[in-house]
Amino acid sequence: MPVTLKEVAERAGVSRSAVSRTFTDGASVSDKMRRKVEKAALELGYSPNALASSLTTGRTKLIGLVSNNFHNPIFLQVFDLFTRGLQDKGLRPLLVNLSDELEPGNSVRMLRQYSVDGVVVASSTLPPEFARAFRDAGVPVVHSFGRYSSSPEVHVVTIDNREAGRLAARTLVSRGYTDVAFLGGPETATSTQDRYAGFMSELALHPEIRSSYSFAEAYSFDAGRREMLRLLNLKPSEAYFCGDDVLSIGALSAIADRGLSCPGDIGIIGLNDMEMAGWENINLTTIHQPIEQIISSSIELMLALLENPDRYPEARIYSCPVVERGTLRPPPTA
Amino acid sequence: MPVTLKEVAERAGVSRSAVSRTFTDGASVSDKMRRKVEKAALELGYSPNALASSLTTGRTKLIGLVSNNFHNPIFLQVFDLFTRGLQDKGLRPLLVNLSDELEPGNSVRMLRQYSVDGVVVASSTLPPEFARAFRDAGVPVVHSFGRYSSSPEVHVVTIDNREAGRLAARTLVSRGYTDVAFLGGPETATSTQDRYAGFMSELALHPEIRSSYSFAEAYSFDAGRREMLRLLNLKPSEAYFCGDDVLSIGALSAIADRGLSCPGDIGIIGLNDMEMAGWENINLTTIHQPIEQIISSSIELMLALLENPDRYPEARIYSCPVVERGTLRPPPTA
DNA sequence: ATTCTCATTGCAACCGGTTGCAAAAATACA
DNA sequence: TGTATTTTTGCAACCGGTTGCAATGAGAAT
Repeated sequence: MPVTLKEVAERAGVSRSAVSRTFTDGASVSDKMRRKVEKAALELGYSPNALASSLTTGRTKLIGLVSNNFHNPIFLQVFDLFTRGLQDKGLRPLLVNLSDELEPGNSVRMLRQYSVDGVVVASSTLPPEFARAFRDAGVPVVHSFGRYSSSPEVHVVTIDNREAGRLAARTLVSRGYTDVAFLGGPETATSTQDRYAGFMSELALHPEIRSSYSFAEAYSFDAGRREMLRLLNLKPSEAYFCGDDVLSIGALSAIADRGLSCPGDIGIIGLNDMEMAGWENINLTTIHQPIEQIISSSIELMLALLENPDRYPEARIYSCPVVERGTLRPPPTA
Repeated sequence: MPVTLKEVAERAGVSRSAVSRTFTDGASVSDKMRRKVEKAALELGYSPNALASSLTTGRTKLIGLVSNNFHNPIFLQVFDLFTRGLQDKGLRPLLVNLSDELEPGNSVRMLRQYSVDGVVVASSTLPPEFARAFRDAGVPVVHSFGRYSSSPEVHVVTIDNREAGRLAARTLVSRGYTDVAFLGGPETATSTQDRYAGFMSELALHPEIRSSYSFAEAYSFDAGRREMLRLLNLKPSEAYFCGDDVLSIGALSAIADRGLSCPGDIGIIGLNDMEMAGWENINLTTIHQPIEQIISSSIELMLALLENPDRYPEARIYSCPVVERGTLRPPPTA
């Protein structure tokens, strides 16, 4: 049904190569030829078949975008930025929804069948081994929001989650809280593990401060809400570092339900600085994760990787400032 | 770099056709042959190139998923359900982020270049002409969440937005509100237009009721919040039908900020019944949009369409019940 | 054992393009 | 104007598979 190169060639009375070349930039075609071909192509409504050409060129311009977080609204923004960013560079995102799957095998196989030029793993929960499976299969890969490592095996663009955890702890300590807790996302998520580890390592420097921790089932509003409701039924801490803004906002909702106030009764610090965190009636103090930068850097890195697949693996770490709003009490006046 | 059919054939000492046939189901291969080939394939780590085969078979199993709403969290669920549903059927979603683009030309061209087998337009804002452009280009298309028409030109799976508007109006009237308003999404969105039209047409039956309307800039929390803040500075109505839950929740946040109560001072009814609407501290009365059903039906329809592209266009309409929660005052007791 | 079927296999052409190479055409240089 | 050089063009092979067709082989029927 669609028009092929051959038909255009026949109509223009030229060889197939000539047609191919007018649609390949950098190829040698005279102006006269180009005009003839373009005329015929226009009349026929021809546009080249990207997949057929990929057979010989070895490039599909397809990029696998694999993710497993379809509950955290932050990821809507992530998809928005990734799809737009890739499109702007002439690349096409082939979306893979991992959901509960943990083994990379299927995704690797599938994405190789479709000859993707590269893969972006956009997930803060998957371990580095996941992305490595793509590299091992010879597919250029960037892991965005992944676990930081000082000797990365695959390219990773992310924040230092341990440092974020330490920062949260330091912030709570500086406010004079003496009984604090970590309310994390799923325990299997690398980001949860790292934020937890950082948080606790900083608190270890302050033995006078009591600490505890627990984990929500997912990075979602509901999970945060449920977990905080559970904690409120026990003996809640003075302040919580929630592993993510959605957890924080869920927790705030639980606190409000119980008729408690924040920061009056309980302090909360989140992580991400999602749009909602800035709403006046939420006004969440949180640690900002520079999502735009991480994504644009990931795309840039992917482009470089497509140029040179053997590029030495690098970790790009972005820093995370605290955004002061209204869910922590002010520092004690000296 | 990846292993090809030819290499497998050589290793197994058979013809290329034989290898192809063992990987094509329905083809005629003896058990002995199959075993030989599978052994060789396994040893070499072969998996067939889906794009190469698409050249001859004419099917890529690629489905274009085009959307333009990357701000409404409901769409995260939409993407989740679509990608999972398509994957389960062996199809691969090629995501297209329309953003501000209104013309279908580019998307059509791009998706045809990638020889997608079909296209799902997932958008409540794009006009039917958008989807029609795909049909006109010979690409099977399903418009999910699109505008309902009694003589559809393309397949559409959706709700009757006009009826939803009428239902909202009837509900407000039944609660005894006498000064009501429509707070819609962007005025250019078909869903906004239809909900508005339905709302007003029902109110026309009650000339004693005062009505007004206005539009938020987008289907997003922030836009709803901003618009409600603006309205509160003027003379607000008794109750609002917000064109969407995110607008409602934004509006609720504005109302709370002003120290007003809902439903005490102002009533709100939303549309969608997103997860957050059920939170205790939001507890939004809203009109339920059956997203799961719409999406699974869309996928099912797409599969049928791939079987028979000339299937007669149909509109599948799902009904929308009111979900009673706590943001409207109860009906006046008789 | 012979003939007839029918399943299996390989050959070769094809899907829609790209590209190295050599011939042809255009341009530069003398 | 003739020759050297460069650009443009077409041929044909190739990318990684699929498939119609005819040849082969195995089993069934006689």
